[in-house]
Amino acid sequence: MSAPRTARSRARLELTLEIKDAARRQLAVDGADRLSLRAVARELEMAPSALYRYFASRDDLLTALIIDSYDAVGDQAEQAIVELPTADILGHWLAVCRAVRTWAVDHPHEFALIYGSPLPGYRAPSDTIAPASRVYLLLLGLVRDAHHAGRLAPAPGGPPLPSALRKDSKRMLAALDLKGLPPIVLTRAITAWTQVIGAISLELFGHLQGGFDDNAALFEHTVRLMADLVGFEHGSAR
Amino acid sequence: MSAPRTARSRARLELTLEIKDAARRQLAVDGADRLSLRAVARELEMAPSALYRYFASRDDLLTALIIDSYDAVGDQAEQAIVELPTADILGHWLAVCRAVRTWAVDHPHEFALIYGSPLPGYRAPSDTIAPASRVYLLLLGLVRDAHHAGRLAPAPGGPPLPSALRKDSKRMLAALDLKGLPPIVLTRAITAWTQVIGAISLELFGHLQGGFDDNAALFEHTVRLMADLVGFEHGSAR
DNA sequence: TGTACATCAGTGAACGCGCGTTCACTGATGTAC
DNA sequence: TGTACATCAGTGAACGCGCGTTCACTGATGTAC
Repeated sequence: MSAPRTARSRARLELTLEIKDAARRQLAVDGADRLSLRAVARELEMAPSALYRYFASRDDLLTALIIDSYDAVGDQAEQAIVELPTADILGHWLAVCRAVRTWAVDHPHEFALIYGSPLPGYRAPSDTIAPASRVYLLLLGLVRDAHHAGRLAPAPGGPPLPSALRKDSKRMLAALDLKGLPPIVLTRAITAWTQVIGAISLELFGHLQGGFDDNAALFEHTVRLMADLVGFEHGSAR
Repeated sequence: MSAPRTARSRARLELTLEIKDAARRQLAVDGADRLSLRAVARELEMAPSALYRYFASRDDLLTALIIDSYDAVGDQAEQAIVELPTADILGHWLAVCRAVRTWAVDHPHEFALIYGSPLPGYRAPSDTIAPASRVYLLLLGLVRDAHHAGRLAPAPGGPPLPSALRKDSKRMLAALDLKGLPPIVLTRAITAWTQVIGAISLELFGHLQGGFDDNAALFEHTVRLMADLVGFEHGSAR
């Protein structure tokens, strides 16, 4: 994506952003399923048909919002660790998890857009796959770093990994260029990631009401428990 | 709810069920947000206005579907353990978790209705609270049983429980009439439940695609890991 | 630098559709005497 | 058991609304010579 040369292409880029911003605002009011091109056009004081110069259809606009959301949470997660001391890998892990929750709490409707119920009739194109896996791959990278630094020791206990899961894990690790990692570490990392998304979902979707006063504290505690399970500096840094 | 006496009230009950069934079928096609009274009426070959004899509004119909869904998964969970040997509490725990996933896989749109993104503009009335907590309370009951039988030993390790969370936990345990349980057991149970809902959400909402061949096996493994964390027959029954 | 043409942004009307809810009504069912 | 009245289920028309998308168009911007 190079810098725009002409006034026209500059205006195009700007208006594309404005359309997405207006659509995001609408998301917060009405939810993704009710996102309406006509309402977006109204907010921008344009004719509804004008939007078709920027997005070929409502679904295309949705796709753009989805990709933006994945990228936003991915950016925030990456930003959260750039200034941390390299050696503190557990700190990185915790910071990424916290960043995801913070982003979700600040943008609940965008979180719902990407991790909530799928939209009926909408099929995500393959462009969404790469941005969708950014945070997840970031976490796996931290696991790899810890392992290579000899500072990963999965918590003892728990059931042994059945051979079918072990086989799948090895296949996935190979595909991710993480062949050196023990299979159990992958399944535990998936469990930890599931916990992050599950905890945020329950919180944002209203299932933790009347529970803990401070959901951030509960999240922090759970994330630490999961980090322990995955094996970050197990038994030392606590 | 006593047995209906007259033909009229029998017909009313039957048609109420038919309306909800038709609405559930529509849910699977169009999602909860697009659930349309007119479409339901069309399927039943009635005038749209006729539905207002049965439900005061679209939201009322949605509420009925939500309560039914919570009750359906609650029933299935309770059914899953009635015939199990009483002594095998870990078995009960696993059976409940499996039952929840099985129900969700069989009724993905009803799962999305209760655990997915909230519906824009819809506010759940307080009638939904009791059915919403059934499975969760069932699991906590199992934890209590195991504790009272002296067979609950939370997995060692993991971060210590911060005092604020400890305080909240004690308050919640008191409210649930579970004062005897250690706070850490409540937070771990919540983590386990979060994992159940998180794992099902990721699976049903399409975030595990291209991963493990057998999602049921992955779920089973994770659930066993969580049961271990909560402390069911830790270190003995494996 | 100036002109001729091509490209593009945006308009406004229209198409065909579906929605939730209300209301006056008809006719069947239930109830009280 | 039979009648008179009240209750209720269901109809059909209407209200007022919003939607995505297409299409022929005007006028501004950009480009090639």
